[in-house]
Amino acid sequence: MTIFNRSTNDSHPKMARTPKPAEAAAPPLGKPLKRSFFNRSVHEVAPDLIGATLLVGGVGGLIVEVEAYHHTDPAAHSFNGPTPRNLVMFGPPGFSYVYRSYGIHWCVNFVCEKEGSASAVLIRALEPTHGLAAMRRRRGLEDVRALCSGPGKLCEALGITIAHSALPLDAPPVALHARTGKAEIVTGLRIGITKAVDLPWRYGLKASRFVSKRF
DNA sequence: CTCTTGATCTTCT
DNA sequence: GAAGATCAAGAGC
Repeated sequence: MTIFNRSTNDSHPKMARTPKPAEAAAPPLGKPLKRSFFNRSVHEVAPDLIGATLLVGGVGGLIVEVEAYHHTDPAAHSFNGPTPRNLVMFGPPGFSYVYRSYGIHWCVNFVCEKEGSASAVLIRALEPTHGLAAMRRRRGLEDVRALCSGPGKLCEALGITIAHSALPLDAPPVALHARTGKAEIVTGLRIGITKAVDLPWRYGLKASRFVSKRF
């Protein structure tokens, strides 16, 4: 019986070129982001991260949704000063800050601005491109749109835990690659917070189907 | 589609 | 002791 390549997702007649293994080819990566990328305003970094690729142990995808937090912002974990939990936010830029959310999930941030400014970008959603099989196994799901469409979901898919906090973002197991070309950015109100709810500091890739919630 | 609720536990007051 | 940068499932429309 000749039922070839009858995959359930992303089928496209023009893609029937190479006999491919289980996964579609990942798009080409942009140049690696250095730690210094984060040494500027969190509101410049946040939109520039949209379209970049985040990989942890080679697994990840395109960043399609982030939120910006600054120590002058009542919604930020750093607003009331340093504590054992948020200490890494007060350190140098270009490091990860992972915290436990609602006692159940992990969420990952990238620390920005000069040391002591205590600002960070929360990574909220990815379009999965690398290591789909690993992500599906960790999430126990098939639907590619559900793998990384939320801050807790993407940490589970990428295997991110507290062990990944305070890691440099330009060294293994973490890798970041700049986006190739331009991206249309949309903004909106941040999700799930109860303080400073009117600040439009949520950034997304326009028309992406992989965001946690429509803009 | 929207709305509600339970799960679960660390953090800080 | 209460709140919280969430998620998934279920009810209702």
